Amino acid sequence: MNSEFIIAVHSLVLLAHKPDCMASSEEIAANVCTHPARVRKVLGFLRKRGYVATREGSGGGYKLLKDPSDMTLADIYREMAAGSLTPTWCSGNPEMDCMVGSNMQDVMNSVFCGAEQKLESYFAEITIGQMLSRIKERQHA
Amino acid sequence: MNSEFIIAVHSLVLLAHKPDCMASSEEIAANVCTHPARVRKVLGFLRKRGYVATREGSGGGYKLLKDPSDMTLADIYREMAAGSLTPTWCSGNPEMDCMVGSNMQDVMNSVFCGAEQKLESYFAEITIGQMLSRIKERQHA
DNA sequence: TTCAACTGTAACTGCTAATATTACAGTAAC
DNA sequence: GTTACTGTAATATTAGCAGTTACAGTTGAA
Repeated sequence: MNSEFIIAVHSLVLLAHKPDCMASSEEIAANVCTHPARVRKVLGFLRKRGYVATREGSGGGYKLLKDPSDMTLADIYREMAAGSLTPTWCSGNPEMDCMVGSNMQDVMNSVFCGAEQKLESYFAEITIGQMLSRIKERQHA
Repeated sequence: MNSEFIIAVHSLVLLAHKPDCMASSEEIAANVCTHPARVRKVLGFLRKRGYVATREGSGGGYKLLKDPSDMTLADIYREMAAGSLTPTWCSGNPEMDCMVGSNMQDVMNSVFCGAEQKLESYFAEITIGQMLSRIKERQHA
């Protein structure tokens, strides 16, 4: 899985944990353990999609716009990492003079499309709010 | 997805297509579009797991041992690519003094374990024989 | 009105993982 | 014993990705 998906989910969970709070890319990056520029890139993208609001300038940062229980991992997956299951590498060649070799790419592709759908429907059942709940449970355990 | 998974599946489908036929690593590699040494590595592994028989020396090569309808993609996935969904990169840090940052790795991990199970159960419903059937359908379409 | 603290982006570096390739010892058929 | 294979390890090469730097633009406050 794509690391931008993880950065996005982690950032949203963090923002859900401190509602109404602005968090700067530096704070978030320290929590996620990555570079602030990566956080800005990911959250800048989520801003365009309406998940967060940003404020530039002094005292600025990022803030949740949506309800944590209205954001699923499937939404984030589609935004940040769609198609990441399907391999870049592929075998066979449609020009080939062999039934197996020439059709394998298409068949393999349909297999991975199906897998992608299964994955999305699994992610669709997990919200950012639930992620936060799971973290709280683990904390108190 | 791991390319060795694809090489394994493609090779098995190819062998299923020509039963009782020995195919050399060179023939298979030409069909898969990769290097013979990679095919030997992958099929050598499948030999140890009982999927194929190999014969060294002149006229040697690889041959299917199992019934194509008895081999599922889940079997191959577990052998060749288990855990490939779970990202190597991970956010947060258990040592951190923040509930979210310190528990995120575990929670994220449990999410991906679940995803992996969904993926395996999907692959469990697709056999090598079915892959071959799909290829034949596509050929005649 | 200037300074300080931010975001937005693009460009670049460096690392790591994955694929390709080479090489050669071992083995079997003819 | 020669040819055609597998088995396997070592090495090169490539591509993708995370990390980093840099700087222009924006905002709030002294």
